Amino acid sequence: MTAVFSHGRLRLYLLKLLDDGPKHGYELIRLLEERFLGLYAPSAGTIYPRLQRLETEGLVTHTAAGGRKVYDITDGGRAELRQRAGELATLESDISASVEDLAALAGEIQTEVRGSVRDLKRELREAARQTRREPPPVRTAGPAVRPAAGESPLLAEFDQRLAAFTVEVGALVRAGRLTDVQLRTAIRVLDGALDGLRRLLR
DNA sequence: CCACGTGTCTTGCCCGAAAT
DNA sequence: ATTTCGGGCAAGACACGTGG
Repeated sequence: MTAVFSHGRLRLYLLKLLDDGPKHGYELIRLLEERFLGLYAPSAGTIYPRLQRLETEGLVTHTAAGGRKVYDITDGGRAELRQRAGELATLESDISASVEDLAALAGEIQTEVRGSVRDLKRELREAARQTRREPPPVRTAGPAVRPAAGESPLLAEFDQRLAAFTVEVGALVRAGRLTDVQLRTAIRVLDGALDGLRRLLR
């Protein structure tokens, strides 16, 4: 997996966040998640070792408050921030760019999913029209299947389920709960399912 | 001497699981 | 919710050998 932050940049960004005010570890995780619009959130196993390291280097200090460690930047930490101000500015613009890229990718996938669902609905409507034009062949045995009058309730159910699924996927994408690999896999599975349905409807 | 390639070591990002 | 632990992985740093 490619690291979101390259060498030494996470610690720089943590110093920047702490320069805005004292924060505990979990709060820093949430702030990073917000900064990346929910598309990336470092795990606790990433943040706490970094904070410990910064503390042993004297760049941050902590005070225990209510069962949690509240970290604050030291003068040494501020000195490093000043020293690396240029690098921090580059980092900020890099983060903005990558957030835009990730958001665009999520949007594309959402559009793609919506498009596939729209195609399926159109094909289902077309299939329903065909069914109404061409009554089913007379069966020689078994009960006769009577076509539903007007809009088929089954079609409505299809419609409802597909719409619900679109909403579900959209929510997961916005919450950053789906990885790129998962989304691409989902799209492939959806394409396969659509192909299967098309064959069934022919 | 210098440029280049290669191998090894170090550093840092990152995660999941488990404990508190 | 918060912290710790153990480990994988990639990039950077460095030393060393080789050929021109």
